[in-house]
This record gives sequence, structure tokens and C-alpha cells, in this order.
Amino acid sequence: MTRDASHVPADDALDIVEPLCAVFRRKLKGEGLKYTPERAQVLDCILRFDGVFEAERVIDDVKASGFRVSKATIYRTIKLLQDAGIIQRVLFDEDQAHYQVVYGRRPQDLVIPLDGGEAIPVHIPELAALRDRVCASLGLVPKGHRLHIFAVRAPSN
Amino acid sequence: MTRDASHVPADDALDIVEPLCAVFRRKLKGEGLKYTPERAQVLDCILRFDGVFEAERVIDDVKASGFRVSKATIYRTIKLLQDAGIIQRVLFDEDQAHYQVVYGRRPQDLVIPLDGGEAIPVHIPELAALRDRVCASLGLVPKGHRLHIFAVRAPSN
DNA sequence: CTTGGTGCAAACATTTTGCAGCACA
DNA sequence: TGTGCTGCAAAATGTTTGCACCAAG
Repeated sequence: MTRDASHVPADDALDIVEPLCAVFRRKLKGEGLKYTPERAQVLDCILRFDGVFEAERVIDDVKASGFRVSKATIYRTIKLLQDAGIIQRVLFDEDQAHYQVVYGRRPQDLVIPLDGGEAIPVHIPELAALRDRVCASLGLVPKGHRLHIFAVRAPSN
Repeated sequence: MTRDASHVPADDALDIVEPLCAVFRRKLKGEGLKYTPERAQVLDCILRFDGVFEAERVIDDVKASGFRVSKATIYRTIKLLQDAGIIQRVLFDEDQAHYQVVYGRRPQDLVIPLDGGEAIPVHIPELAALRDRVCASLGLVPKGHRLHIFAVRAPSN
């Protein structure tokens, strides 16, 4: 009866400078898995994105790079990267899962422009306190949060 | 290039006491559509939920009520209810869309227990100010927000 | 009699999985 | 020589759509 928590933003902000490919390799080795060229290519492609991305974009970009990696392997690698804590799902559109690199980064809230354009990551330090207060009043222990702010360009209707 | 905004929480809190079936009927009539027994049944079922629900639950509950409404009609009615501003999608699991009655209610944030159980709607008044400040600093006008707090029961690991 | 509504089944999009063959330790 | 990895194609999931028939103004 436990909910899938793979998309819950991490609550701790490590500021780590180790390259993510090393992190990934280490995590894989720790589970008896291999750092294959396909996986390296997927991670490489993901690290070139600066914001939020979808699986489809990874599939397209890997294909564009000339390196052949199947859809199945890309999805499998995305899952491994989630398990490794390197990327996380974010959800603001319902049609597709979106992902974000989170390893070694401060938890981020998102400002999502409704009139198009990229989501803007922001950090709102006061949020943690509000969140903790709410949880405390419910007898719960906070494990993370997700804030999406929807906005339009000013001036507007 | 405009993003689908159907799931953006409304930013205005009307406190309206008109029954929702009347609201729905009026909205339908305004578009030349009919308030059929099937649609009434779906709305009826949804209004019995107090929190967040999924399409599947509507399908099951309608079926349990003995009234035969097809899956297609239920999905179509859910969409109509969204268009009418009576319910809205919320997204915290990626597998299924979740919905919430919003018409005439204060915008709600959600506390989502990771160890199972129902999402708990809460209202955090301070959030609006934080949100507005962030948007202002980006030159944007806020249109709504969504906060999901993930938590576990205390005491815990 | 025209417009809209329904149920069914097929279509759909995204993601997952089964399987046979490959590659490296 | 086994364990894991890959690609492919099929399956699975949640949702949408095409179509033929029904109902009401």
C-alpha cells in the first residue's frame, strides 16, 4: 500500500562537484550493473539539458547524436538514473513524465509560464518552514515537496 | 505555443452555495449541451468523494451504483466538468490523472502521505505572498500554484 | 429531421516487458 | 559460461475517438 515515491523531490541539498558520470558508474557498480556505452550516451545527452526534459527529447537527441540506442534502453536508463538519485520526475503536464537533474542540486521549485517557454527553476527558502509547520500540525514528517507556480508574462489581460 | 492550462488551480476563492448540479446544468445549457441522466450520475458520484479521486474510481462507483454509464461517457463528462470549472486535475502520480472538486472552494494545497492513504487538502495562506514575490522578481504575473507536500507518518525511520 | 448523446470497440500515446541474441568478465 | 545488456516487437496502461444507433426538441 505504499505510494511510489520516485518522483518526490529530495529534501537534502548536497553540493557535490564529482562528475555525474562518476556518480552513475559508482551507483551501477554497487548493484553489479555495468556502465555501458548506451547508458553513458543517455546520461551525456541528459546533462546537456539545462532544465526540465521529457523521455521523448532524450530519445530524439540521442538519435540525433548518431548513436543508436533503443527506446527501451533509454527508458530503462532513465529509471536507473532515478534510482541513482541523479534525476527525478517532475509533473506539471499530464501527458508525459518530465525529468530534472537533481543530484547535488538544491531542491527547486518551478515557475511555469503558461504562455509558453521553459519552466524556470527557483528556490524559495521560506517554503521549508511552512511545509514543516503544516506537517507537524498533522502529525506527519515532511519528506519533500513540490511547488509549481503558474504565471504569465506581464503586462497581461 | 501556449501550454495547456486545464490543470492550473484557480486563483480565486468564490464561496458559492449554489448546488453544483445547477452550475453544471447552466454551463451545459450555455453551450447548447444537455444535462443527461448519465452526466448527472457522474457528477453525483464525484460529489460524494470528499478529496482527490481518479477516473477509475468514478467508473467503479458509477458501476456500483447500478447505473450503467460507459467509460467513454465518464471520461467525456469529466472533461466537461473541467471545462465548467467544477473539477480540476491535480498531478502527483504520473500513472493516472487525479481530480478534485474546486468550484466554490478555496484553492487547496495537498499533503500526500507516502506510506499510503488519502491526500490531505490544506490551505496555506502565506503561500500566495511568497508566490507573488517570486513572480514579481521574474516580471511575471501569477495565475495559480500547486503545492504538494510529501510526508510520512511520525515517528518514522 | 437535425443536433447532440451514448456504448462499444478500436485507436492512441507513452511506457514496460518478454525474449532471443550479444558481449564481457 | 554465466550474468547482464541490448533491440525488437508485443503488451500494458490510461485515455480518446470513430461510428452506428438512440433520444429529444
